[in-house]
Amino acid sequence: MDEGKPRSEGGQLTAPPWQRAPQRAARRRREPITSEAITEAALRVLDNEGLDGFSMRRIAEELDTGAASLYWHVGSKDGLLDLIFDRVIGEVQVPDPQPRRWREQLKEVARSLRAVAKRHRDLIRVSLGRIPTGPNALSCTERVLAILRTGGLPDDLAVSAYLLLISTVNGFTLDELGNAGQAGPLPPSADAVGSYLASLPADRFPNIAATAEHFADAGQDQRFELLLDLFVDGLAQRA
Amino acid sequence: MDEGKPRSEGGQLTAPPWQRAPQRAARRRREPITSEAITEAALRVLDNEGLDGFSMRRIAEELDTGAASLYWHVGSKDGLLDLIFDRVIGEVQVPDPQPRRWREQLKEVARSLRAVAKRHRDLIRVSLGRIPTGPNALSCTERVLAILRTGGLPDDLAVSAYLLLISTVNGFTLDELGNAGQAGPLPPSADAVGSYLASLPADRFPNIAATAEHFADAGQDQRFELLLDLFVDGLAQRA
DNA sequence: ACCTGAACACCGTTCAAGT
DNA sequence: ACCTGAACACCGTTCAAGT
Repeated sequence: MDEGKPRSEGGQLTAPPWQRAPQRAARRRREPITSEAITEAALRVLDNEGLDGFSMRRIAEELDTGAASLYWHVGSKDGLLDLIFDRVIGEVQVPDPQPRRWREQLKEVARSLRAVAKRHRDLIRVSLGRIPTGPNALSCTERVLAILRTGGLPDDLAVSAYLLLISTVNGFTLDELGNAGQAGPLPPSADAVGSYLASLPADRFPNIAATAEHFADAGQDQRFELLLDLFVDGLAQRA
Repeated sequence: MDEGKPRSEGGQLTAPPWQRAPQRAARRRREPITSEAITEAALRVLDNEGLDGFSMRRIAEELDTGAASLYWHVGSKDGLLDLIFDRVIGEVQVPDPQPRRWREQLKEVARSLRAVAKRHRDLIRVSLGRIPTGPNALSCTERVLAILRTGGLPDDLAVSAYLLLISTVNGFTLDELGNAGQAGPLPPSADAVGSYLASLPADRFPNIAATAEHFADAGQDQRFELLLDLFVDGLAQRA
């Protein structure tokens, strides 16, 4: 919660060619809405109301306007989600590289990624289709690559390691968060699932019956560390 | 494409307590709609039109009715997605356990999982919130656990391995499929991203600039195998 | 340059009414 | 038992019109 605001790395970057919002410049009269203000309001709505409650009308309400007014600044709902996404990636902490500690540093990044995802429960679903090319995303990529390359990984392995780290952590967290912001029926906890599994006929599902107790939610942190160990140890072996 | 229809393991299972659709029984007059027919039609719409085009009205049209008619059979759009989800899990192939080959067999399951996900490009997003408790999902869990346990993994590690396998493969595939069914601006290919990365100022992003070529899409299969190797080797070491 | 209200073409779901 | 049409309360986005 106190872990900070997005960092930013200096000047302007040209946006990738396929996404350039109808972003006009400057403002003039009295306190006009900025796209930053919209982004913050939208993130607030996303965190509080979930993805289901996330509508342009709802965000506009937060800013005391109508939905139509937002379109002058952000182009589309999807473009707004891009902005939020990069804003939040800025919260991921990537340490400066210490070559002898690259394994531990990679794990730190992974833990930070998971923590940020849990802090903004619904954003991870938003991140799915998006190829991260915002300024904060680029800076994150750059800095993780720095850790891996100064750690001694060859370039192709460093890139694979980075991409796999992201997708792996995302997969884990997605699974962990379950149907967070979803409406649906009351979200069954992992423990409820555990006892449902335990209730199945043991003759037809002997292996499930024998292991049902281990499906409980308790082991999540441990499971995450196991995943990181598998990943990083294997990487080190191949470096 | 010819890899088969859902399997099913014998009799009826009571659904988990939190999801029981207002499913009534039997039919009588002339060719009434069944929930199976709705499921198939819905899967067809999902595969052809994507998640964006997936609306109750569109599915009803496929069956020459109005949207309201579907509600007698499936309860809600979300319940329908549950049905589709389990229907497709049935396509995942899990071999009978051969204790000496458990490592290779686990990889086979992972590859099948990825293949199925790619065959139904948008279903993976559907799977996210869902805790898989349908008959096909249970059978899949049971059979993978069988492989792991006869392979010699202790129960807690077997469960962790299973859960991590699923979330890891899902994470990878999610990343790989990108914003498949999304509307959005023209989906930038991984190669387009590669050349965008290559165009960045090398003084500010030296590590990205040095490795941009490796971000290309080409290495996906190889990257997937690397992931499986890391995962399975590490598991074997801990067994 | 910035904002607005009203409208367009959609949604999921409910419900009274039909057969 | 099964199906229907019409309605309710929403969407994202556009656009002419205002300041």
